[in-house]
Amino acid sequence: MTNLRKNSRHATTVATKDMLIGALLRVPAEAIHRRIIRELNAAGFGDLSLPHMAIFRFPGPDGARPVVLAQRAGMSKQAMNRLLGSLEELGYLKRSDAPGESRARIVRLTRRGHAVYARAIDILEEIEHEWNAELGREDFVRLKQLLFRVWESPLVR
Amino acid sequence: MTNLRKNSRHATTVATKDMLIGALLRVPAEAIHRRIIRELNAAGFGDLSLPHMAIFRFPGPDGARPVVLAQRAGMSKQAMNRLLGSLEELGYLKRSDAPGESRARIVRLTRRGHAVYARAIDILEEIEHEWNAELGREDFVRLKQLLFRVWESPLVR
DNA sequence: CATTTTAGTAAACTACATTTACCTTGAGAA
DNA sequence: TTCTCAAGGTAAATGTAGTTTACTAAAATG
Repeated sequence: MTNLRKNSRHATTVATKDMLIGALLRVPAEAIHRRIIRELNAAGFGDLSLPHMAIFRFPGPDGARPVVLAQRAGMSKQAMNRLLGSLEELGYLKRSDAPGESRARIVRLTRRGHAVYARAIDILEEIEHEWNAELGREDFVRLKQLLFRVWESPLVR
Repeated sequence: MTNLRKNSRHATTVATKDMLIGALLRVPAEAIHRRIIRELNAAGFGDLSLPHMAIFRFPGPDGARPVVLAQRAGMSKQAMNRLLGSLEELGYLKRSDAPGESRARIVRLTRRGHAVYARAIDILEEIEHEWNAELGREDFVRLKQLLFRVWESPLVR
């Protein structure tokens, strides 16, 4: 038991080799997700709920069509449409007819909607700054580059 | 617009610098999550639903107490208890009284429950194999090590 | 011009999580 | 000891959010 490391999150000891890529990605991803919601709620956007976040995910909903947002979020277009309706009521966006295709609609962020998106990016950049300080600039850049290579690859299709 | 890269997932072009750590972690984490559920369902565990997965997450439920599983999954103990009840009905685990503390209970995986967990690990290792092939062994190990440093750090608390 | 596919919408249904509430046990204070 | 309170577990009610089913209109296809 010499190569085991202490872990404050669980009662047991956990070895590096036991950590598979699933947990290694999921844990920080969820931590970031929770933090963004929490800070957004604290920053004057208290009427935003967790499912709303699916819409503001990179690269954001502005100019997109509902169907595209639905598949981006991995949900049905009906569910997405409800979310969009909710956000429209709350004044974060509006849906208007798309010029050209008369059956299609297009999502446009309002000023308040843009403010949310900008704030989310601010929070993310603050998080990146912290990671930078913890890992060191060189390793943090390396981490992002490696993740970007994954993102580009067929692995995540 | 010279440093922009094409992206098949979105209709727009996306630059590396625009990708923040949130999306870089979330996208592959979700892809892995979906794949595990899909392959588990196809591997004879069709009665497992998405929320059930919260229980089988690393390091697994065997020997743990419900309350610990609840905080690990970030949900209320009541919600966790329902999930456990559901999985117990399906024959994946059983809850028995913990020896010593008579108010506490302890979760034990059944043979079938252990089979699910083992299968999930197999799938993850298959995924790691693919990532290994795509990134190269050296870079893949580097990625895991960097993520493990994040996992150890106060960043994800 | 007829058929099929796609975008959008709405209602019914279902799943699942939180809230509220209660029981029991263990720990600590009085 | 005895009282009080915190913690683990459980259950029912409530609320939210998702899929399913169903429909309309427009574009694409033949």
